[in-house]
Amino acid sequence: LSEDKESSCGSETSTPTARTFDWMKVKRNPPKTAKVSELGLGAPSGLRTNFTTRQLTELEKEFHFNKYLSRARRVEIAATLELNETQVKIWFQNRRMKQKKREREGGRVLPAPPGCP
Amino acid sequence: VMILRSRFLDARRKRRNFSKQATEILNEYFYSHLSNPYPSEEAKEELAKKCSITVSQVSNWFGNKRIRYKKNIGKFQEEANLYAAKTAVTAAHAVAAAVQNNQTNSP
DNA sequence: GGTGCCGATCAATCATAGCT
DNA sequence: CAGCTATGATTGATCGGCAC
Repeated sequence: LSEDKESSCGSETSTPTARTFDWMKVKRNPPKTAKVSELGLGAPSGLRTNFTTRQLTELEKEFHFNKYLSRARRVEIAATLELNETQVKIWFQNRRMKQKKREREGGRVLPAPPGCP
Repeated sequence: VMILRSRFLDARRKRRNFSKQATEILNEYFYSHLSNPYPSEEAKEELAKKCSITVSQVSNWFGNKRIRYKKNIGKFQEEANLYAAKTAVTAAHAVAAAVQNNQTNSP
């Protein structure tokens, strides 16, 4: 069990504790969500796109059919739902992780849908 | 934007705060590893067991904690000092015990 | 030389709990 | 009770690694 050196502290030491470490400075590049292709539809780059209920429903439906997408299918889905291929790809990746997470720990009693209290 | 989305699909969000003790354990770990508050999978499992919550909940807690801490370090200063002091006391006790142990064994 | 996937994480947001 | 903050969960998208 070694020790942590410091990493960087640009500031003063008015307080003995609570220095500034690198993880506190981590900043992520804003999403480069380009749009489909045509008009400036979709999301003005830099924003987290909000998927519509329709899009989510279709994606979910497709997911139950195939956990993985082929290139062709992805293009199809993306066109139908007016999303990037990347967005569709990412959605499936996240969906798979979510699925795995559920199986891993959620694999427990799923009782009591009916009467609760 | 279809403000009617949840109601049923989001009902799962019946959140319940963690026990005071669980939060205590999580904060202790967080502030005693402030230089790198990224518990390993094993550490998460141990924390989960001690706190009686799931590993995912531990991950969520650390994720939220890290983001919110760096978002406003000043707001957590008091809390940081509190737990720093707590671990310091623990360390002091350990040292004291070690010293005593040494003295009794030396002669 | 890319491309996709995984695992972990981020960052913004949601919806609620709980205090004043 | 309203208004506010604190907090757990969700999720689109990122980062680093690895395989192909």
